[in-house]
Amino acid sequence: MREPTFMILTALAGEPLHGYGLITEVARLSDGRVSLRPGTLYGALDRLVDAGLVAVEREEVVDGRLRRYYRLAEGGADLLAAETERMRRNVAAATARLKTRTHRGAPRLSGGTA
Amino acid sequence: MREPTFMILTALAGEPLHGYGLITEVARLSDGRVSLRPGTLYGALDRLVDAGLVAVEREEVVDGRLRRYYRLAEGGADLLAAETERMRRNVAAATARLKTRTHRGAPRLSGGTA
DNA sequence: ACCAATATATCGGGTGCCAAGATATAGCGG
DNA sequence: CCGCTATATCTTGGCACCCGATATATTGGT
Repeated sequence: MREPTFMILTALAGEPLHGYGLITEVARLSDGRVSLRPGTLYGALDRLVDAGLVAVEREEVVDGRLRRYYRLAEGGADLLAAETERMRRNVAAATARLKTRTHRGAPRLSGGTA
Repeated sequence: MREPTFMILTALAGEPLHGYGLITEVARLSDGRVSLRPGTLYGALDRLVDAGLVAVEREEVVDGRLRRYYRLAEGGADLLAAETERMRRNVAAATARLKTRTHRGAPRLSGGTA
């Protein structure tokens, strides 16, 4: 799973949101790192609804503007949890490898200077 | 960055490896979660070398078979560290949101039980 | 003789993301 | 009144990246 999709599921794990609300919420919870574009968002939502990972909660009309609220389905929460755990392990592996590197010059291998 | 590329950089953060060695090392350090395919691997390596993130360390011929060793360039290590930190934050955000969810039924919103 | 493992390379196809722009309403400043 | 910004959704075209499959070549086991 790619980052935009991951952040959409994460945002919906908190509460149901409509598309535009997702754009602002994802920007907020990522401290501005992830800026969702319309083409990405609505494409992803269609895909996620199609896969049964996200469902349309309800639709509202406010000031003549449609708001379509999406909620995380059970399968979506399970997938997000699995994906989070997978990433956690990858992060742990990368962190461990990066720590073994000397911070100046090449990494010391088993032989050392012997 | 996608998972195969992330794991390639992670594997190379430990020590220089040749292509086939990367396939086995990535499988090992991911406990079998990531199975690198040739098409993915060599395409990614070409791309990473082209971007200056990975460099060809040396070439050996063992038993008539070529081994081309790749090492992580400075830019690659920096990128891997940045990407790891980014993922760590995403994982933290997702973990926090998932924790707020009641494990049966709908999530409790701001009101709580008050 | 055949198959598995080692080792690299290439091609076709698909997924998912992005840039860009279209559509529509409402409020604010010039 | 006109343009700009914010709110809100939708569509199209293109690209990056990955995957499956296949090709090539050597060594060793059965």
